Amino acid sequence: MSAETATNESAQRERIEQGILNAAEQVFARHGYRGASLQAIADQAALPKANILYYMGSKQALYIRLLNRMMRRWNAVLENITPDSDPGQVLSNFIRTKMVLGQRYPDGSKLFAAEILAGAPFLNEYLAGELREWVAARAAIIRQWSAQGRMDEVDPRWLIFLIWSATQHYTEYSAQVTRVIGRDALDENDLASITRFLEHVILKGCGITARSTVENDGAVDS
Amino acid sequence: MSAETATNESAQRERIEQGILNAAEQVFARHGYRGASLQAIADQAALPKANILYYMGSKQALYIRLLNRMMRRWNAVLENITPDSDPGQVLSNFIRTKMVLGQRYPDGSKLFAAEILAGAPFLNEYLAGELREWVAARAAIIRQWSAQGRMDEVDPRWLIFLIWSATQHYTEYSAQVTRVIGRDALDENDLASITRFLEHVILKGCGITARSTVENDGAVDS
DNA sequence: GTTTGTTCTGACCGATTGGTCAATATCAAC
DNA sequence: GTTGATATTGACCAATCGGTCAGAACAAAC
Repeated sequence: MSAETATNESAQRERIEQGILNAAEQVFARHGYRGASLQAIADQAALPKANILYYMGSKQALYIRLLNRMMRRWNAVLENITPDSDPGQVLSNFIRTKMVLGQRYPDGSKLFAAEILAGAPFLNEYLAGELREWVAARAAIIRQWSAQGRMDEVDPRWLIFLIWSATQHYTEYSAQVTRVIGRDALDENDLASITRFLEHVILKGCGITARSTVENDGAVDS
Repeated sequence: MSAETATNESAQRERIEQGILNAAEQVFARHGYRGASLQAIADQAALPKANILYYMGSKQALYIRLLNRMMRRWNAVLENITPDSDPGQVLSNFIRTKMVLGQRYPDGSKLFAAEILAGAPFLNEYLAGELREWVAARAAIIRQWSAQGRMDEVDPRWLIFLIWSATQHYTEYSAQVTRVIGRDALDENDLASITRFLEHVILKGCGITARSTVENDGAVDS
């Protein structure tokens, strides 16, 4: 399971490491790489500071491990998409999956956001490599859909960014959203309402009307 | 002009203060409040560290001054909107203004984003007060438009958040966007293309078709 | 040229930073 | 119960943190 070390760590060690990772994720999410201190992470994990370094080696190694963990969680998104797929179902599924993912890993998402705000010093290769390929492949398929008249002619890159930004907003800007609507946190109703809104606007905005009779086949649910 | 001190500062002082503010905005934008160091700000401003404190008093005072400066820049957005306004023109204008604003003040926008990621400790009152009123007022007008059948029945709060997030994305996630599309920076063509895309999808997605014959009356242009 | 007020900055402060290390504690294997 | 590996952590390190301060430099007034 672990990133670098090879194999059978005791369950005990695994539990401690996960505790540290979760504590660190919280602190890095709020304050970014530079702003997070090992002492704050240690306090959050209820462990001595030296213990954090014993398990993680260094601040940078800990941080990179968190980035990798978060990247792995996104691997499942929009994995099987073909030119034959139904555009409405794919986009709808994309929106829902992204919403659920943000709610499931709020700290990890914020950590990613902070990393990118900082200029993505540790994510350079990933963004310009793996992720660019990911986007290019999906963009090509979307362009085919447009060419076939199954949806409007829109730049698929901007469409992908639109779905990313619109869904991520409710995790990364949760502090703003909750204060503006005057609530402590978003509940299930809010999230369902937001998801329905985004599906309505984006699908309709892309000229996708028909959505097959099947309401939802492979969507991730909370 | 300045925030706290009363009146006539010499032009010399004004120039130096602006230099410090711009340097600090850059550092705070990348690393957040905790992650930014006065030394890094001083280096960026090409001034001794003690000089920064002489002009700004403290790190916190400097930071708050930057937040206020950025809030002032947003005051003009969507100011005159009435139930009689044309929904298409208003939303279109909103999208364009927000896009231009983000491109004009990228560091200020990122600073804001970092503040909200950190849980908005310094913006609590603003978000729950001034900004909430702002959103509520506009939401009420949008709801009237829906009731009059001039656009779809959508939750206006989610619509406002959608425009915020979709436009801000290209400033705050510029590091990701540029690497994914394989370019050093977004140029005028990209921005025009993105703006057109967002207008198309959001207006159409909200069931706004007709847009008055006037192409664009009061929009901010770059 | 002295005075007065502002600007400027190197030197310094206690606190905190990421990280090391030696000493101790814990544990399973024999 | 002895042994060897792993786990734990207080004490410590140089570097950096935000902030203070005394005094040098500077300008305009008289």
